[in-house]
Amino acid sequence: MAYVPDRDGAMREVVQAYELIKSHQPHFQFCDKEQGLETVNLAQSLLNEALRALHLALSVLNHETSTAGGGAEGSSRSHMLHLFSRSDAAGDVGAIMSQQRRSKRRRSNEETSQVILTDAPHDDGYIWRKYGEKKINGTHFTRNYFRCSYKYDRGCQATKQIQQQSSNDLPIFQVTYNSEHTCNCTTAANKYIKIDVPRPHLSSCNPNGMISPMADAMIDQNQGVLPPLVEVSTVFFDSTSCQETSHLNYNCGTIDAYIDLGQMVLPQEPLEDNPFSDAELDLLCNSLMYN
DNA sequence: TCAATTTGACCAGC
DNA sequence: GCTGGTCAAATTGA
Repeated sequence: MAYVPDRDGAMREVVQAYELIKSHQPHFQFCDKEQGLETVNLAQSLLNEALRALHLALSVLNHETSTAGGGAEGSSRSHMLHLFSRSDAAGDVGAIMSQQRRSKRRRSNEETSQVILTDAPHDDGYIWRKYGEKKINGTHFTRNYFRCSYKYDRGCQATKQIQQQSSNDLPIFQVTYNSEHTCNCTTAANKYIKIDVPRPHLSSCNPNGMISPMADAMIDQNQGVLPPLVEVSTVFFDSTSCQETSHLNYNCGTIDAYIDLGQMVLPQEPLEDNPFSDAELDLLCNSLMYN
């Protein structure tokens, strides 16, 4: 598991970026006729997106510092839109999981459950029906229980639990998925097309070479969406694992990431040629996830 | 009227 | 006995 070698340094970087963007934001409040309204709107939307991502990153970093004391066991990325399996328990993750291991019923799906932290717990491309709500000991927020809407129609056993983790301006939710969907009812692709502001071009192709509406995510740093020197090339859809694979091309290397249920997952092992800090990778994740 | 949500009760594991 | 997960009747809203 990779860690942030200097957590304070990562936080300083995020804070600096946040302040820098914020200080430049007023310049885009006024429309320059030469630039055109569309360009200004694009710049404004990108700035807002970057601010949102940085705000989320700061919230998570602050949360980690206050709860884990910046301990070495803390997973640097696990609190940022990070998907991991139950068996990946360690550090903070293990503490979260320990609550969920008490009953055999709860453990019955241990091997197939996944936990993510996100600011958009309901936007995962599936249709859910709420079937319960509980006040969990030691938490400020209730836990909500959802099952797949097609449980009876198609026998889909997928369930998920949503628990709010923080009450910041941009609250973070822990979402636990149990059992896999067997209903084939995903509408995940739609979330990438649900765009109401100017967005980088999105299209894609599947392993059969078919062009689909969301492939070829050509997002480059010139548009200000990503940290410098990062470019996202083709997004592939793996029909067997129902995952999209996105190849992130750095100027000095390439890494693979997976987009599942709308969440981007970066490799958990450190990359030898990774030119970015974990904070920058977190920013990258958020920049790519349009919720 | 029907589907979705709410909420108290029940069940099973610890 | 406590706690978390699920059920199902009651309630709500379109």
